[in-house]
Amino acid sequence: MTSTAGFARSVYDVVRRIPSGMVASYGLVALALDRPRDARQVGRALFVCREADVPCHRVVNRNGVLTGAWAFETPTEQREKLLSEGVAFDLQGRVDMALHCVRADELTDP
DNA sequence: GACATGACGGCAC
DNA sequence: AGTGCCGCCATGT
Repeated sequence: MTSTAGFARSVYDVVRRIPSGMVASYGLVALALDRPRDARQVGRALFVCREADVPCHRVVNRNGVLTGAWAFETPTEQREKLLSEGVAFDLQGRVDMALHCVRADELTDP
């Protein structure tokens, strides 16, 4: 019970801390939870996420690719939201991680 | 209970 | 810099 459901809750808690205009990789979220090997489970947790207060569109993979765009209502929803928050994309349609990747200590509660 | 899959990541080539 | 392969772990069949 607390294994997966609790994990998912922790994931949502971390994702909620991602500032507008910034993004985080799945691995970074997992790292913030002290589980560097559970990046895939982060994705799965977001897949089952139904809470609107969780900015799951700010979570991308380590390459800045919107691998989970298909999980949104429309394939372009994630990109549109990020664009409206000021996130810049490169010519290959990837997020500029050097500029928009949030730092790990921004996700962990000090 | 074993096998295949996946919103991933790191490392080798 | 891009591509490929393997490792991790929970789920579904």
